[in-house]
Amino acid sequence: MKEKATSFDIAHAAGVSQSTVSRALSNSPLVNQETRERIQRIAKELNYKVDKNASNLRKQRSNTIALLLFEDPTSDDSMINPFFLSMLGSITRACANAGYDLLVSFQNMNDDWHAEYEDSNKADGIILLGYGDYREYQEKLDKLEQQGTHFVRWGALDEEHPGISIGCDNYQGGADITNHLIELGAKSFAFVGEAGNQAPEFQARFNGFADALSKSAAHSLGQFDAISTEKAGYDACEALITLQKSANATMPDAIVCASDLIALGVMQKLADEGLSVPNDVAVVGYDNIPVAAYSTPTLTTVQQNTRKAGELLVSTLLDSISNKPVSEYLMRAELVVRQSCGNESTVK
Amino acid sequence: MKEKATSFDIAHAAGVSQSTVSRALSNSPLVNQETRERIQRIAKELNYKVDKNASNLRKQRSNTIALLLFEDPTSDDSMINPFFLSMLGSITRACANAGYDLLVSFQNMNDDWHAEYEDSNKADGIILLGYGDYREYQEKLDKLEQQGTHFVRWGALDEEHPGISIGCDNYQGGADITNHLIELGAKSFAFVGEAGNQAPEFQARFNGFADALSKSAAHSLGQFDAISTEKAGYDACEALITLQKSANATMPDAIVCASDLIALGVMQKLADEGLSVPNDVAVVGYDNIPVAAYSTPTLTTVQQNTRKAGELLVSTLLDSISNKPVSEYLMRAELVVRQSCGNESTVK
DNA sequence: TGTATAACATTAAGCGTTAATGTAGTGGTG
DNA sequence: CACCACTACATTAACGCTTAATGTTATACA
Repeated sequence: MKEKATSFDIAHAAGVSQSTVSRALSNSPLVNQETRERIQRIAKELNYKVDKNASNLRKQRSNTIALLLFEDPTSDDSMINPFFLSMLGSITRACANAGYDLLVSFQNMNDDWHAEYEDSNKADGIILLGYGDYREYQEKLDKLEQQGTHFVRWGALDEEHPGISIGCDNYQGGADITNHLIELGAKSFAFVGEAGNQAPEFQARFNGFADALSKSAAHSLGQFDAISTEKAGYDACEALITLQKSANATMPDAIVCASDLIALGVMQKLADEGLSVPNDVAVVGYDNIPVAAYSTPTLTTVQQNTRKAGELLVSTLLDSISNKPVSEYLMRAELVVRQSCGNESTVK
Repeated sequence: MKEKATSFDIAHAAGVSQSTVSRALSNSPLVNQETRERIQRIAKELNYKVDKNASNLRKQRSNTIALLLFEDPTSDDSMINPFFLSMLGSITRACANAGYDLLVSFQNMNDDWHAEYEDSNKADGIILLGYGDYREYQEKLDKLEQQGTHFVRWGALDEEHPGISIGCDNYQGGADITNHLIELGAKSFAFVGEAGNQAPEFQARFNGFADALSKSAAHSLGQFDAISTEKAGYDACEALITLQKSANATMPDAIVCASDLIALGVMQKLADEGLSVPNDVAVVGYDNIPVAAYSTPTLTTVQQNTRKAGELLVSTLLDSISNKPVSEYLMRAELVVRQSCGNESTVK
């Protein structure tokens, strides 16, 4: 393995100065077309590549974006929330299309994660992706803002806090799917999923759910906490069943879950109890993870357009980096009707 | 937003030379403990972060690994193969644990992807991840090797070609799952999945399948090409059914699929034909993607330990970067028995 | 012939680090 | 007390690139 070629080497080989090489490789019009091509050819032959560290140092810019993924702290370590993976895919693509490299990193919300990517000039900007309560981390967001770090976050719009966010309308999604169930004739409901400050997304979904009910003749039997895992869904459903039995009451017509994973757990528990979905109880989820199309019954859910989301996150961040005006954006959530809601006409 | 602080600024603030700052921040014993702590405190106050570009330029090392993901060229653009996503997750973690940053990039096999990450000093090494025929790309691998690029690839061990690989024993996995079906009493088989040079993984699985059969009283009705998508599985199953009907022959007892996605497509087609899995035909897949636990029936499959794989890929690459001796590694594949093989005793 | 202009090429000054080398001060030793 | 070793810093030279300022040459025109 020979030494890596530098621009001096190819300057020497081409019989020009090193700065001309730099110009030629960046296609500067200040260098004669022919010379430019000749230099580029030689560079290719010698397998020369511009040293990014030197180049970035000089330019004070890295053409790299950092993606910080915050996980549900309780999620199984070996398995990432499918929704985020899908986002990751679309962000990766969007970055590549924009000519940016992508640095990916998993973080715990508790880490000292205002992370040094931009501070240390490794990245020009940061995308924050994760469920959870950004409010708790306001201090950190403030610090990012203070330092002039460019960042966008996925999640609820939030006027009160620094930073710009791209999100999907969780309230509307929660309302839409609830209304769909109401139209199908459900009268009594339950909601499974945390609805506290820790989970603003879930809370918005819950609010949509609650408001939809209040505008109808239907009613809620209650809300049951669950983080976004199957196990939590299973357990919450158990709690629901126990509660209803102890009150000598019937099961609700429909259970609205704050995520697909929760819904899968709920359906599991219902199956274990010998209850049929959707005949005895309708169940719906949120996220449209790949599994949703394959569960039994297939899961009616709400889809967030991850492709568009990724593109928006990246383009917004890039605008912000180049100091263009940027604005927040709330995407519409889309209903995906399958079997678990009891809408027979659309059974796949 | 004020200017970003440099080491000179904090040198000034601390009343020492700039190089002492550098030393102090890297905890060099060449600087007095007290001075060191004082400097570190000041650096924190001024929110100083070492500029990675400058540091990397100087050190000629980036503490960054690049991950190149090669997709099935035909896969739906918005949906990445779940197996790779799982690997991505585990690689990300392994990198973080090793104190390395991870640059992620999607590539088409046809791109000019010997990619400039290491050439341009953006990364110290490269992980190649993807199904597919590396042999076709031998030229590129050769080039990587020539340039002294450090890289490891996921996939079949391959003595003939440059580079070191970490993989999972596809032959053994194919044999194991086939033997399991044989033990359950299946006599006639079909294999769905490409078994050509383009897909060495699939071919190894097929070889395991074929050898298992040849050592038993069972026999194969044929092998049907399919790339790793549901649609391909569906179509291949259709071809199988058509063939059997035209020959006035019965369906095989079991269909061994080269991937879970294929198996899902196959089961879909069987369901459309009114055939019951596993009663009429047993079906098994490969990969243990999350959906496999939720399909109807749940899918018996072969699991590759992605966690361990990610760790191995990263640690092997790091060893290679620091010029330690490295060796290839073939992990054992693990059978995951669920319903679709007809092993009633393990029905979940 | 002299000069203005175009069309290039070259020089040199950083970018913010790290590491090799240099130096001043202190304490111990023969 | 001269010498040395050692500590605790400071100085300085790269690392490989970009770019503004400067230099060079050829051509055109008066």
